[in-house]
Amino acid sequence: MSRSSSPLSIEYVLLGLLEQEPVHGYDLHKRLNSLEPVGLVWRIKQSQLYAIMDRLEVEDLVVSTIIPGESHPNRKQYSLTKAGRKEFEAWRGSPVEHGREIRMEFLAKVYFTLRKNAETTLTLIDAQRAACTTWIDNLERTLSETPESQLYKRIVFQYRLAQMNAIIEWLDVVKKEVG
Amino acid sequence: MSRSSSPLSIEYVLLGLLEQEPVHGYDLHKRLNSLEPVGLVWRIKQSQLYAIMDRLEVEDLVVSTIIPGESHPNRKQYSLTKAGRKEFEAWRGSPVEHGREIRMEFLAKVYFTLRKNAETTLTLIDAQRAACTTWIDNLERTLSETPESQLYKRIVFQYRLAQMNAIIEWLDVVKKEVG
DNA sequence: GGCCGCATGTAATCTGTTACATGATTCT
DNA sequence: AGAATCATGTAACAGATTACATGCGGCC
Repeated sequence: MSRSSSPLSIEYVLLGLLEQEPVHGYDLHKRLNSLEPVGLVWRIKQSQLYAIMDRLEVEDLVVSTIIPGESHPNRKQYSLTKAGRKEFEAWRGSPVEHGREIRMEFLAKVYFTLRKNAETTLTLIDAQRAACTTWIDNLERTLSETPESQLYKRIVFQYRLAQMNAIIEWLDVVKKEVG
Repeated sequence: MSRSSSPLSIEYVLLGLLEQEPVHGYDLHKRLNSLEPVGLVWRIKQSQLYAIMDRLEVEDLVVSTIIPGESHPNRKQYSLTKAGRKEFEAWRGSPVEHGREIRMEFLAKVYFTLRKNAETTLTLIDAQRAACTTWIDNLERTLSETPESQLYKRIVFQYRLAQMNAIIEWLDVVKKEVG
């Protein structure tokens, strides 16, 4: 499963920042690290950003044009390709597949759906909520099947259950605030 | 800050598996991936394990001796050095410094303190609980200072608060079960 | 005869981190 | 005069992932 066919979430965040208008590399970095609130969740080093943009261009998810500078250095302005937009929108609309991905990846999806409209956000939240309740069911079953003699195992599953239940409650609060 | 002066948690887990008796590489891998319940939390590829053990030996945290095999291939048996044991014990006794480290690193510490005795576990839990309440105070303050107009920021902090509160409750449950 | 388990790794590739390079302009 | 900002990167290293290599013994 080579990376070239499926970008990771930081790549999607960068695609998302190009959704509304073309942006150049330096500016992308500034937005992520201070301007846009999604920077609360994702950060990136400047040098890594340039490397990733190169990759995204090779993968035909973005294209760049050089904007000559008068009072500033030349800029390399990126915009989404058709494929890039499609890939981004598919990512944005789908729930994450593991609990550990909620902390960063799901929060990034929420950021971009919110920026679009409330309806998309609510759809995403509902889908994620459904996935979470399935995980909770499995965790509860596993926990009930683990004898008290296996204290550590029970502690681990109790932890995961506690986290997941808190996520459900949080999703419900967010839903109210958004809807 | 070179890695050579401060191993990451997977390294500590490997040190911990050597705490009670010397173990060879293949066996370490088997324990992590199926036998020991800490494998619920940490996994590692076989090839990476051998690479890490090499590093730990260079750093003088473990030493190896070759055990010739009669009906099996030679084994490279690792045991903790004095420095390795000291480093491991210091790690095991101290709480983690970020909420995101609880999921794996703190759970690993709990595993190894539990294997030692209940007292060490309770001390660790208390220390972690104290750290968590500090984080919660900060999060609550930040949240209250974030105006309702900044919906996304509030959602992020509400998420972190919800997770942290669930962790506190879980720590209290664990405390009861252990003590 | 072929596969699984035992036990060690190496090699290639990818990704991320840290530090450095360049050169213009604007701020203090 | 010196520092910060704008804007691009390169180079070197560290780490993880994937795949492959080797060779023996026991089981079906």
